[in-house]
Amino acid sequence: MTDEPALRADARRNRERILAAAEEVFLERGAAVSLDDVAKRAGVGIGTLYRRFPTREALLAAAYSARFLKFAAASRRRAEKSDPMSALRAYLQELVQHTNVYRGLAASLGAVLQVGTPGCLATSAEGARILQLAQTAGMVRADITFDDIVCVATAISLATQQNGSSKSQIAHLVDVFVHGIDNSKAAR
Amino acid sequence: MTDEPALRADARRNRERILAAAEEVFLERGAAVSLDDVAKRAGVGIGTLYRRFPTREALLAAAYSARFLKFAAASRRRAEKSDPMSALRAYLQELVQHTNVYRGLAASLGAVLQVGTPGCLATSAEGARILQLAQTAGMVRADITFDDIVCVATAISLATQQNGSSKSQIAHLVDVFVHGIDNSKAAR
DNA sequence: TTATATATGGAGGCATCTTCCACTTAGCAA
DNA sequence: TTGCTAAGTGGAAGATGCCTCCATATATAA
Repeated sequence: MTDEPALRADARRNRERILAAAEEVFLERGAAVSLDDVAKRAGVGIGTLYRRFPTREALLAAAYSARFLKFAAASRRRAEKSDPMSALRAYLQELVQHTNVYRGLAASLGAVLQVGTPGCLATSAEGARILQLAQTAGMVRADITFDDIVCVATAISLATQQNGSSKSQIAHLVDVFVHGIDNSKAAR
Repeated sequence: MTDEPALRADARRNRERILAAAEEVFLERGAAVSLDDVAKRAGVGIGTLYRRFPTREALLAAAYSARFLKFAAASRRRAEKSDPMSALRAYLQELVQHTNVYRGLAASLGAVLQVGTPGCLATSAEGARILQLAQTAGMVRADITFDDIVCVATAISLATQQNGSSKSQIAHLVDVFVHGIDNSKAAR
């Protein structure tokens, strides 16, 4: 949409510092830490942080962008070697795991994904693409949308974070959902 | 557990005022309003509010208790006239709708349900009961827990509150989940 | 009436968010 | 090189909200 007006060199440097600091701090202490702390860690004034990232979601989305880019690419590669259903299952499972990397991100996953960061865009696009494939192949109910997927990922992420999340529990819940959207009569 | 030590008359009166104020304010402005505002509306000091309700969840749960009691009773009545699967579906759908009555309750639904308010207890018990029935009848996969239900309700509530929630969207998501836990081979 | 356990209000300390603006600086044009 | 200026900066300050604490007030039982 609005193409960026090109940052000054120092501003770009500070932006990177903020992102690196955010990544660290979010990992250590969850997505709800004080933004003052992020600024401090970055060695930058709080005003600078706000100028670059007007909302917490914007910062979260930006910090996540690289991670999400990799995820989307990996998913794409995997999808080429497997049937759409398995690909979708794997996508969902990994989306949850990525969401769980920052404690407390789950509740805002929807909001974060809607920020137009490259990583978020790629992740959404890839998810929609796989879903479409599975539906075209008649493997998944036609009335499922990508928003449904995000909703489910949120749910699973929430659930596994409150208790002591385990990979197997995630797999279990993913399984339930995949079973729910499966279109074949003999599912399970 | 710990039976209440019987409040003094004035304390009981204030407690009621706080609950009434909380109900009003939560309805008007969501579950995240400042507790100071609730106290002000109730014509009571903030200290009094904290003495009676040590956490926001405790207050939410208490304010909700009556509503949840009715819900649980209605659900119970309905369950007698229908098969467990429909009952479960209706339960889940209404749980989401009730959760959406206060904007922003969704995120703490799990925490709220765990507060030992009569309404919360009844709601949990009723949900667990219906689930059990459906499982005993072999209609629902045995590996589903009531926590799974709460988790799904939370997510659906979150998702439908961010966008412009519509009854039909809720119904759709509930449907997907119910289909997912359905145990019959020929589901759908 | 009095003693006392119970209850009260709200000031105060703390954390965080967010805005704003006087000052600084990168980068360009002369 | 030297200004000039638009872009950028830091952090103080004002708001808001959480929660604790305690001097004061009051219900109630004896």
